[in-house]
Formats: sequence, structure tokens, C-alpha cells
Amino acid sequence: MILRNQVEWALHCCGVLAGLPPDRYIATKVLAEFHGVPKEYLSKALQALSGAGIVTGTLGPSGGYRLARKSSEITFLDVVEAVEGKSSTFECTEIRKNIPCNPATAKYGKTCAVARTMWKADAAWRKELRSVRLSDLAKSVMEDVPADQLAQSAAWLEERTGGA
Amino acid sequence: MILRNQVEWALHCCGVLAGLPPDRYIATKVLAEFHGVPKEYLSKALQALSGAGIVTGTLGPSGGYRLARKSSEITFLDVVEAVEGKSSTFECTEIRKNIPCNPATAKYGKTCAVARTMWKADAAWRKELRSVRLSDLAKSVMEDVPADQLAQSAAWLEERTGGA
DNA sequence: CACATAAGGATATCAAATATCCTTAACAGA
DNA sequence: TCTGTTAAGGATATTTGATATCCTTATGTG
Repeated sequence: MILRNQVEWALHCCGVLAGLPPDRYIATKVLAEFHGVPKEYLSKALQALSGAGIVTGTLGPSGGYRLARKSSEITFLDVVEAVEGKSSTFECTEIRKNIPCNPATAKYGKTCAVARTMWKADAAWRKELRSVRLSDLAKSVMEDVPADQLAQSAAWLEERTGGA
Repeated sequence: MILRNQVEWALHCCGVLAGLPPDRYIATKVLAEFHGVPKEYLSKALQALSGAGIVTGTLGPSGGYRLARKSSEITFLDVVEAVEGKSSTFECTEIRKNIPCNPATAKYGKTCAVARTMWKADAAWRKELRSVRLSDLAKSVMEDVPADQLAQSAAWLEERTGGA
């Protein structure tokens, strides 16, 4: 079991967007070049974010994406579920119903014990992701990255964003 | 992101083994038929469990698998990691190192903020899985499944286990 | 000795992730 | 209005991993 690359890319893109003035748009091309990932494929992840209402896209020159709401109102879980889907990491195929010796009239409770435990673990994972916001991410980045590198990145992005 | 079918199968097989006398062996063929899954492929999952020291296999007629230790000393996490591997559900590809504008001398801390958060969520998932034991599973099954179905399954398995 | 079984290598099949290309509609600026 | 840039999304390759089967070998039972 492994999360898709898109999740990592989407989170890093959201981190960049969270560090910018809220009405500044950044184009897919710029985000792709900044992170060194293929533009066309990254575009799919950003479209997923857009469809989930996490970012807003606008067309034309100086177009691109910005966060659809404040960075403090977007959680990691929002981003992960937008890209990865909301379905559980554990899928129960109800193999208990295959048991050859039970009667045709057998009744089964809603969920088996295996699925209950796996889903509880899934919920714990999501709870943790829900507790971290993009504003927290932006703050961590400010603390982690040396000031000069931050400034350089900001300038690099500034040059490539729609004037504003 | 989705867990493999093997995880579900392995957990259900362990549940069966946990409900039997500790020195009773069940063959792959019997476990496969009981759960309605392909024998050859299930065999791979059981081999993984065997390799991880969760079950013990023995050869010859009346051979098969049994738990390698008490059901109270085996957790869901043990089983999941045996089949799925121990590596994190989130893989950091260090895309921060692709940023085109930072100096060649740039230093990076051990982990970026994105990875830290994702790994923390992964840890929460594992913690939850570690808190449930196969003995808990066996107990839940006893409570969930009607007594007559339990008895039928026990008899069905009894017929097909190595005499003992 | 005959047979059943775990163990594991080799390989086929299938689904999903990854990646690219192309078209369309909207928007900005000259 | 015209031109160029962009998001949106459909279509389609490519690659990877999950799923599944087959076969051989070694080991144990009766």
C-alpha cells in the first residue's frame, strides 16, 4: 500500500500557495517547474484539487491557481482525499459469506470484526491528517527553510506570477 | 491507496487459526476453500506470515499452518506488516531538492514538513493496528457469529484438519 | 515407498498509477 | 477584435504492481 505521487505533489503545491498573498495566481507550468515534476500530470492533481473546491483556477494570461479559502481552513485530509479519494484504505470483500458450511439462510451483521478494526485504524489516520492545516504547513516551512532560500524562492515565484 | 486483498485474507486466516487449539495445523487448501479464495495465491500470503514468524508451517499429510505464538501475542499490525511490508504509506521523493532557484550548497533538514505530517498519520494508523490482538479478533467473532454457525464451521474444519 | 504438504521460482494476466498529447472554452492584454 | 495564454478535460500510451497460476524441490507422514 502506497499513496500516489500526486498526493505529495499536491501537498507541496498547496504549501506554496499557502505562502503567497491570497489573491495571487500561479500557473501549473510554474508549479511544475518549481517542483521539478511533469506539468501535464501535475495538472491532473490540480484539477482534482479544483474539483474538490480546495483551489480556484482562472484562465488566460496571468491565470493559474490560488487557494479557494484561507490556509487555516484547509486540512491535509482535504488535500489527500481530493487526490486519493475518500474511500477507506481497507476494502472488505465479505469473504465470510464464502464459508461453505453455513446455511443459505445465514444472517450477517453489518460488518465483520476484521473490517471494523481496519476501518478504525483508517479513521485514526484520517483524524491525524485532519488535525494539520495548510497554515501549519506554511509555518513549518518558514521555520525549517533558511531565510535566504525562502527569499530566493519567493523572488523566483514572484517573477513568474501574474504581475498583480 | 488501497490495501491488498492478501491482507484481508491473512487476517481472516489468522482469525480461524486463533480459534483453534494451539497445536492444530490447517492446510492452505482448507483455508482457501473455507474462505473461497484461490489456494495458490493465498499460499503466498501464508508464506509471508510464515516468514515473519507469525505462523509455523509443517510438511507432509496432516501438515499445514498454526500460529507461531499465542493469539494474545500477535497484533493486527504484525499481520498487516508481514503481508504489506513495513514501509510507510507515504513515500517522500524529496521534491524540495528540485527547486530550481536554490543554491547548490543548500542544506536540507532530515525531513520536510509534508513528510513529517504524513508519517505522523502513518504512525497513528499503525498504533491503532498494534492495539488489537488476534485474541481480540477471536473473541469478537465468538460474539458476532450465531452459535450454530460457529459450531458448523468448527465441525467443518475439524473434519479437514490433521486428525490430532 | 507413495503421497501430501510447505516453500518458493517463473510466468501470465489484469488493474491502476504514471505520463503524454490533443481539443475546447475562457480570459487578458495589445 | 485579435492573439496568445491558461484551465479543463478527453483519449491514449507506458510502466508498475497486484492478482493469479503453474511447476519444481524438499520435507514430513503413514
